[in-house]
Amino acid sequence: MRQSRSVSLRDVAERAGIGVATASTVLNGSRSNIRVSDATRARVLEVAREMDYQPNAIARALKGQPTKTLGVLFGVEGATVAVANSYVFTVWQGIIASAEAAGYNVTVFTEMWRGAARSSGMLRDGRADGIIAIAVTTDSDIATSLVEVRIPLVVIGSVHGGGVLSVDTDNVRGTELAMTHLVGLGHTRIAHLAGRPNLSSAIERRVVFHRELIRAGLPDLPEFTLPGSFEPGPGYDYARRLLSLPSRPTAIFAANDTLALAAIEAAKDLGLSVPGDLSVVGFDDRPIAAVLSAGLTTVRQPLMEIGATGAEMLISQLEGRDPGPTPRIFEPNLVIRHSTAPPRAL
Amino acid sequence: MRQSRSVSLRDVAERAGIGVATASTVLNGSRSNIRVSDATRARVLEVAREMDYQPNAIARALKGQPTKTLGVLFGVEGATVAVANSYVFTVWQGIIASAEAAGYNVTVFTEMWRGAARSSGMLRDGRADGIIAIAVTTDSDIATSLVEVRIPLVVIGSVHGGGVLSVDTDNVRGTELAMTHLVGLGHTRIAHLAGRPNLSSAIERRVVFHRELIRAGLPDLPEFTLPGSFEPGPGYDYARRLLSLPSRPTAIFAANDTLALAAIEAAKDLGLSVPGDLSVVGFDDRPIAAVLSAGLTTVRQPLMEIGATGAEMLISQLEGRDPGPTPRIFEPNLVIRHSTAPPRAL
DNA sequence: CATATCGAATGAATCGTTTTATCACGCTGA
DNA sequence: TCAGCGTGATAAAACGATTCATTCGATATG
Repeated sequence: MRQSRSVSLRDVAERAGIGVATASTVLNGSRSNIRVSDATRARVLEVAREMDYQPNAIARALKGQPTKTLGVLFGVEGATVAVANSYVFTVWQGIIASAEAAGYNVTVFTEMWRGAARSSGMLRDGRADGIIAIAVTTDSDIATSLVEVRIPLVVIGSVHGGGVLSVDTDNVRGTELAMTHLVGLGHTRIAHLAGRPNLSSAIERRVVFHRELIRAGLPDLPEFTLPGSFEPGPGYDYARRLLSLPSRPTAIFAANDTLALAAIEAAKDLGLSVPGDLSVVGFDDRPIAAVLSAGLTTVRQPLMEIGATGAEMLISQLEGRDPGPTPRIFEPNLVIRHSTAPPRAL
Repeated sequence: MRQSRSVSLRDVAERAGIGVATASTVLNGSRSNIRVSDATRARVLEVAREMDYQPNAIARALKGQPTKTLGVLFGVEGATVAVANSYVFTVWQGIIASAEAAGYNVTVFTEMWRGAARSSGMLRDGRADGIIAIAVTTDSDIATSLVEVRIPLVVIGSVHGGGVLSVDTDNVRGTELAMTHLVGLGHTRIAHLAGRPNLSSAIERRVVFHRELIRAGLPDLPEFTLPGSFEPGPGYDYARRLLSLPSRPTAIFAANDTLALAAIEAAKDLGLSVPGDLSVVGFDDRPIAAVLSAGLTTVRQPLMEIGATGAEMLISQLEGRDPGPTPRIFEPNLVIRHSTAPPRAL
């Protein structure tokens, strides 16, 4: 049953028989233009330790001191579903790593962004020194509104407004890798399971998919591009529809691994073998892709590194250092496993 | 180039031509014993909206208002490695879910607990209304020290001090399930890959492992119990040593799935087939266990639910409701897949 | 008519720091 | 003796909200 209120700077100062200002000077970085005698300094330090003094971060923050806290915000879903997503999760790991290294804590804003009018408040209330936004939709006003209120921001993914710090994978290159692989294997009937239509990563992959098809002189059938989700449920349904077509594709380029896995599932359920009857390429290289019975061929993006870099850029900005070039684009690479092969008919 | 300082309550009050106290009364829950005329109320509300007023959470917190933030702390590792652990991660998901549902944010303390003397400060500095501690070692002083400074706490896992809220799986029951399964299959030479020796979950599993061996009248060989890690690297080495024994075990009960996977890996590398030459049972049921080529037989614990319950208990306590009984123990269940079979010799 | 009551609104203290501007004091040099 | 100057230390004003205690009229009560 100790004292409930914790010991404050004033308590320390009082006990040390000095003013609170002096105590403050001693206990924080001690501004260089203010002098304190060694005796006083020692005394304050001793009393502080003896009383187990802990500066109140809240009071500090109120005076404008940095909170040493990064905020993480999800663009398309509430935190619950976002965190369950393996893309987000891996990025998240990277963020945590950089934050820990730099001595920052990380707070998750559990509520998803619902437009500046409704949501900007929660970011402006002083909890976090800066924000990392993950999976921002193309129509989101998050970047513009945070820039307007001067909150340091880094976007993971692509972003419209100029001057906003961002980190992303080279989606164009990734898609090229996947398509070149499939085309190289001899596939001519290639379909696409597209991702969320308002996420720029998904858009880029879809656009380049078409471009590559044309460049290879292959038919670009409208019924071979199915939109628009990153989730397994719809993915399965789309894939199933695709594979039930009178003349079905011999290969599928899926906008992420989750969709790829769903496609494999659908193929199995229809009695088609992978890669015998159907080749599948994913995007992301989530951990499960490697351990799958027939490992998934996929475009690997360095998600952890992306997260880590995002956090680093934000921290640099917060601490007045140069955050480096933006957008920062990472190279993907193709990981060839066992879900792709030449088409059987060949 | 808008105003850099955001609009404060005073700005609103000034513009509305009233006192700051009145504005506050209108904008927060409006204490019932204070009245404000409808006209004034309307005016304040309108001005606030018009000026895009956002109450400063920091200032509020300083006055003792709740932060609506849960803190998450890791007991045995820094946040970076903790979060990469699939046990922690699933619990984490549960926490986020409950927090989101209750309108709380969650902050991760990236630095691990390093004893009360060095670490209690960061929890007392007012950032979080309460703390959820994950994977607390038996020798940790976290529970006692937080109770002493009166910070609401929930421990995920088992905890020594009385009266501390906690949530856990019934490790005894889980181990019994695993052992009964192996014994029932006819195994007589059963080994154990033990987990971290200072984590109570690992201790309980090990103790019950021995008890079950004795109860079944089976030999309890000292060289068949290898301590003490939850990590894949050491796990692989231990398993390999186990399987290289002159008379090797026909079954392994691993203290978690990671160790079980490592054991399967080691078996493969030694030319042993699973489950033909070796049966393996894990603990946790992490997602990868299900998709493995030969699915892993394992004791499933409802980690997400555990995390969610922990957060709920904490929130209940914070809001003055009854957090319910403690410790809250969840029932595990055995998921039989394809890593277990009767011993070949039989 | 004096007084109690009530509705509406507010001044000012408070939370725990940081920081600016100021002060007291002893000492040096003129 | 006095101005000037370091040195050490401090009072007090922020920071932005909450809230107790109080005020001020106006109306109701005796």
